[in-house]
Formats: sequence, structure tokens, C-alpha cells
Amino acid sequence: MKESFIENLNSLNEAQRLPTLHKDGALIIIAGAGSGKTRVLTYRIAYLMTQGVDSFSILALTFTNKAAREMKERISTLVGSNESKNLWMGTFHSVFARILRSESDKLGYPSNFTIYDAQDSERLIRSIIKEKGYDKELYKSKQIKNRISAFKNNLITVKTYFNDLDLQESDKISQRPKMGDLYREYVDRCFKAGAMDFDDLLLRTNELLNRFPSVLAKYQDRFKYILVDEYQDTNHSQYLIVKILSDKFQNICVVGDDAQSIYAFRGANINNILNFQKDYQDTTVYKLEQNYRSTKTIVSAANSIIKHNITKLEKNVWTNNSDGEKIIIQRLPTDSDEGRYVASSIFEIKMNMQKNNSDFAILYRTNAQSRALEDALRNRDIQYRVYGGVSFYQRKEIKDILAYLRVIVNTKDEESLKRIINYPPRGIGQTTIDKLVVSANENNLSIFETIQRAMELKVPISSSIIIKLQEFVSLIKGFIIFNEISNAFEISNEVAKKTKILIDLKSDGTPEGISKSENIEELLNGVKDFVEGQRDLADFNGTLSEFLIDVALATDFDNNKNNNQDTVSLMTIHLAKGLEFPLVYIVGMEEDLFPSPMNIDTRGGLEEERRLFYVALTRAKEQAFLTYSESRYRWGKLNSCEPSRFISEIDEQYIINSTPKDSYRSKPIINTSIFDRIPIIKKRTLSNDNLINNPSSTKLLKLRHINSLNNVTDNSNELLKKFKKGDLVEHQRFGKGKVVIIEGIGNDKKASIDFYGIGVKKLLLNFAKLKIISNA
DNA sequence: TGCACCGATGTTTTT
DNA sequence: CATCGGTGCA
Repeated sequence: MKESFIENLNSLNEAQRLPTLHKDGALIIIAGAGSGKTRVLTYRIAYLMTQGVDSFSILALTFTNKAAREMKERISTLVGSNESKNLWMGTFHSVFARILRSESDKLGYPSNFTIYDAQDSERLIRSIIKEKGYDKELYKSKQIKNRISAFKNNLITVKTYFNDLDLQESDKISQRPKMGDLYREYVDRCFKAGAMDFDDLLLRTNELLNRFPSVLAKYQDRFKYILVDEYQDTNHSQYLIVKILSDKFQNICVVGDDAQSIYAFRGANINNILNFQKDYQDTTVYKLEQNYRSTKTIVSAANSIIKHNITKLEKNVWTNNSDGEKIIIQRLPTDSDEGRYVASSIFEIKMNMQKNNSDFAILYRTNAQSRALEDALRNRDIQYRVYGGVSFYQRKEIKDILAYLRVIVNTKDEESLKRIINYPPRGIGQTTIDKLVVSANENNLSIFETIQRAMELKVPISSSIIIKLQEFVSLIKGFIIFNEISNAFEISNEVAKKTKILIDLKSDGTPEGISKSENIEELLNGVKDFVEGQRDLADFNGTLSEFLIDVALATDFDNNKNNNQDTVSLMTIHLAKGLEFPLVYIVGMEEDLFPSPMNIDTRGGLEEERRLFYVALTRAKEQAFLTYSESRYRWGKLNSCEPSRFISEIDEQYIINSTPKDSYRSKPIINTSIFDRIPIIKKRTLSNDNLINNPSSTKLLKLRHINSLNNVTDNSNELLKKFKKGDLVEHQRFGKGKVVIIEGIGNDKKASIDFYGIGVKKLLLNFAKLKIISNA
């Protein structure tokens, strides 16, 4: 084992090997994009273990659970799975949720505390605002939630808030004098519900470590070596946890890249990495500057972008890789054209260069942009997977089942209880729930207790409804008993069956119902996998409460369904951090979108957007494509757009700016995609000498030919083909209107029509009863 | 109380 | 455009 590991060490370069073999003390590794920082972390942990450090004493904090899992796998191949079994690796949130779980009694929490996700928190805040009768225009639940989150991430407790006149003053100025009350009530209600939100997992950990010296000593002694990945994205709360835990041994290794700090909006403090040397005396600073991931073109282009930022650590990222292809910049008329362009381009590159779907990623600034891309990929029969967005666990039907499970584990969980008390409908309406909430708060009881004691508490509810409530209580109590003798899978199955949720959805006949029931079945499979997967782990039993913690902190990447399928990846740039793909499309390169308009008023905000662009571009190994549209649907309305300022910040020698003919903008888009008419890399063949010798570019020359073979046949009836932009039409219900745009193909062809006095409607031409009055 | 429909409203980014 | 909350009727 050891010999082969030493051999492996030789595969590291000098800059990587030095921090890898640096055993004790504080070290910071400034790692440029693609410089192999994960490798250094992995090898360093393995090295520590070969030096006699027990894996039990190592804590590694990563940014995603997926990163932790992968790293752990690699370590176990290096040193053996038995040796690495006890490593503590995971995100801040999941590691400290685990610790809190075993120490929660000290803080007055049940060990089965519920973890509220962002949606739960917001719902609770909304209902508090409503109960208190505050103006919901002034107190927007989302804003309140963000503010509370910011308080927590900066360790401003309710008490601190009320001791801080400046804070209170600033809320008064912004017309929210009740902010403090809301904050207090929210914290109170979470506590009563036995619930922690995401920020609590960090805040309460700080509380735990600061208030209980024995607990602190226990974990300080245990974690003799601490490693933190993506240190540039830690917030103040996380920073303090790391600081206090590492205080005893000071064996702390942080890895990060200030140029890739992109989470300021959730409290990430770039100063944590900039000031690391001040926090630990005798810090050794290492820099990884050689990029192994990308072509010279990508690396240089990315450098030319980040150069525009003032706040940064100096470093010089370089590569020995080949020049590679230039970055293609493509302008398009609309967002659906953008989708078609990307889909066609992927299709053709796949054909000509023997690429798999999984070699491609499409990155965007906002989740909402995925739709047009998905439509286009589906039309081309290209398999894809969208990461993030509304994740699996946030779907209504999933959250409903999970709400049952959460109540079973913790009956105080208010949000979950409200969710299921009348689902499926059992005659318990909003008024009843409101009365229960009021009574529960008056008597300092949970809603579940209040229901059971409704009579003696004299809650003004009719006896017939009380009976219904009792039935609900018995149902839940039955589940609780069942759960005591079952694993997570058995109880989940029982809930889905007994409540009839699964069967009702399945038999309602609608496609939505079917798909929902399938999702629930998938959830059940997931629980099963969880139970089976945990079996060999010593400190896990596959219980429901373990599963719920896992689920609350799971992201899309952790959902291992379809993981081995060959799909194009679609995700936001944020989610793409840490990943790499041979071919990357960055779409929506427009002002008012990227950079986000919310972030352009301050230098710091704009610089963060620029770092985001830097992250996006440096995901690409071989080639990057940037696209922007001249118009885009937003909130159902067509808006015109300008190219992003970031495009002009890229050094011109690295790009090919493909500008379509002026004429094609005005042409109606009918029957064929415009990309069947316009060769994708048209400009390349004309203007770029040094690409001619490149074997891959000769392959690309054939693209035009393939294009013509790939026209999509339009099987819609003849009449439908006649509609075009500008036509005056009449609809049975909406009256007269003008065709604004036509999109889609075949039976999917749609027309957006501006009806007089009604507005723009999008109609499926196959179904809409439309008559042409006059042609454009 | 439940359900169907309507209109208002909102989009950064996520653990 | 999609979701959500509110309203009004059975």
C-alpha cells in the first residue's frame, strides 16, 4: 500500500507536492482554477494517514456532499477503505448537523430536531407576518428571511439585535420597525417546533462550542487535523467554527481561490481567505498556478477577464496544454433560437468529433433559462439532465410525504404538520388550523398537543371537527408506533400506503398524477437505497430520523438516479463550481441577465459577477461557446437585450465573434430552424488561419453538410404552415390579433399572438381555432 | 369546507 | 410564465 502511494506522490508536480507533504501547522493553498487542488487535498489526507494520523482525527469540510463522497472514494483507493472509514468529511451543514444531533439536548433541542429548508422558513415567516397583521408589502417574507439569514450568519442573535441600536435604526429607516419582533418570533417558533434552519446548523454549532467548554474540548481533541475546501466561500459563522475547532492544535489547511468566490449573497466573506495569514501565525502559503484542465486559449481568456477586478490576490495561472480552439461567440435573435443553436451545435459536434452527451455542459446565470434549452434538446432527442432548480426533494408530492415522516419523528414540527393536517382532505379547514395555532401559542404547546387537548383548552371548534382531528392524531400515533419497530423504508412505505396518497395520485388518470406517483415511488426507492447503503456503517441504523437529516441536506448531485446515464448537463454557474467539462456553453451573455442587474450598482457586486463568469469559463477543458440573444422572454413578455459587458472584456485574440447576416433577423421563422440555414462555425472557416491545420477544425468544416441532412420534417397540416409573423388573424374567443412570433416545429408549432385589448397569448397552431384575415 | 377560477406577483445565485 | 394566495360559489 505504502509503496504504491509513494509512487502516486510522484505524479504530483513540485508545487502540489509541497503542501501535500506539509504535515503540521497552518497552511493556505491558493489554488488557481484547474490546478489540481482536489488532488492535493486527497493526497494530503492520505499522506497524513500514512504518517500515523488516525482517520478518526481528521475533519475535512467540503463545499458539496458530492465532493466529499468522491474524495473519500479516492482516499480509500489510496490507503484502503478500512483505514479511511472513520474520516469525517462533508459539508459544514451535514457535519455539524450530525454533531448537533448528538449534543442537541444541551441546547434544549430534541435529538430528532427537524431541519427546515428555505421553503419551510419562508412559509413560517409568512404566517407570522400574517398572524401579526403586518403589512405584507413592507414585510416581504423573502426579504425578511434573507435579513434573518444575514443576522444568523454574522452571529447576530435576537439578543444582540436588541442591544444594537444601529441595527434597529437601520430597520426603522427602511420602514421595518418590527424587524426585531419578527426575528424573535421566528427564532422562538423554530425552537418550539424543534426545528433548525440551515443557518441554525452553523449558528447553534457556534453556540454549542462557545457555551460548553467540555464539548469544545471534546471536538478540539478529536479533530487534530482540519482541512477546508473552497475556503473563499465560507461565511463568518463557518469561519468562527473552523477557528475555534482548530485553536488547540492549529493544524489547519485551507484551500481556495479568491477569484472563484461567488457566494457573497449568502454571507461568504472573501476576507476570510485574504486575511488567513493574520489569523494563524507561522502560516505557510502555497500557490498552485499551473492549470491542467484547460487549453491555453481558455486559461488566457479567463485571465484577461479576471484582470478587470481590483480586489484579488496576485497569481499567474498558466498551462502547458495546447492552444486549443478559440471561444465562439454567437449572437441570436431570440432565446428559443439560442436553445436551437446550442442543441444543433451539440448534435453536430457529437457526430463529427465522437463526443458523448456527458462531454457537454450548458451553464446559465438563472434557473429560469433552462426551459428554452430543454425544449431545444428534446426536439433534437439529446438526453440531458437539469441540476438544481426545483430539486426533487422540493416537489410538492415529495414534500408532502416527507412532511408525514417529519411529523412522525418530531410531532412539534409546525410547518410539516400544517402541510399534512388536511392532506389528503379530511375536512380540516384553514379556520380550524388558525384557531389551533392561536391556542397553541397562547398555551405554549405544540399544535399536535393542542389538538389532543382541544376540549380542555376550550378551543372553539365544533365537536364534529374535533372527531376528525382525533382521527388524524390516531393516524399519526399509529405511524409513530410502527416507526419504532421499522426502518426508514418500511415506515415510508406504510405512510404512502395508509394515507392512500400514492394510490390516489396513480388512479386520478391525469399525467400530472401519474408523474407525481412515480416521483413518490422514486422517493421510496431512494429510502430503500439509503437503508441498504447504510447497513455496513457502524454508527448508522437506517432509521427514519437519520434519513431525514440526510434528505434535508441533500442536493441534486446527491440524488444518484440516472447518474450513469449519458446526458448533457444543464445547471447554473454556481452549481458548476468545482466541475469540468470538455465543451461548455455559457448562454444568456446579456446585460440585465449576466451580470445580474441586482449586482451592478456596486463595485463589489460587479466583481462577484465577473468572478462568476471566470468560474463559468474555466469549467471548459477544450472549448467554450458564449451565446446571447437580442430578445428574450421574461415573465412571459418579450424583451430586447444587449450583449453582456463581459464579452467585451475578453481579450479579442481568443475569440471568434460570429455575427449573423443582418437580413435573417427580419425573416419569419417558419418550418425550419434558422440553424438549418446558417452554418454554425461559419466565421471560423473564413477568418482563422491557424485553425486550418488543426485536425479537429477540418472535422468542423463538415458541419454545414450535416446540417442539411438534419432538417426536421414538419408534419403539421398545410394550413398551419401559412401562418407567419405579422399576419392578422382572428380567434373564436380572443378576437382579432397580430402574430408576433412563431416557434416550435411540427405539432408543437406555437404562435404568440397579440390580441387587441387582451394581450399576447401563446397558442398551439395545431389546436387553436384561427383564421387568417390578412397576410403580412 | 372544498374546489375552481382569478389576478397579482415575482427572478439572481444555494447549503 | 408559473406559482401562489385570495375569492366566491356549491
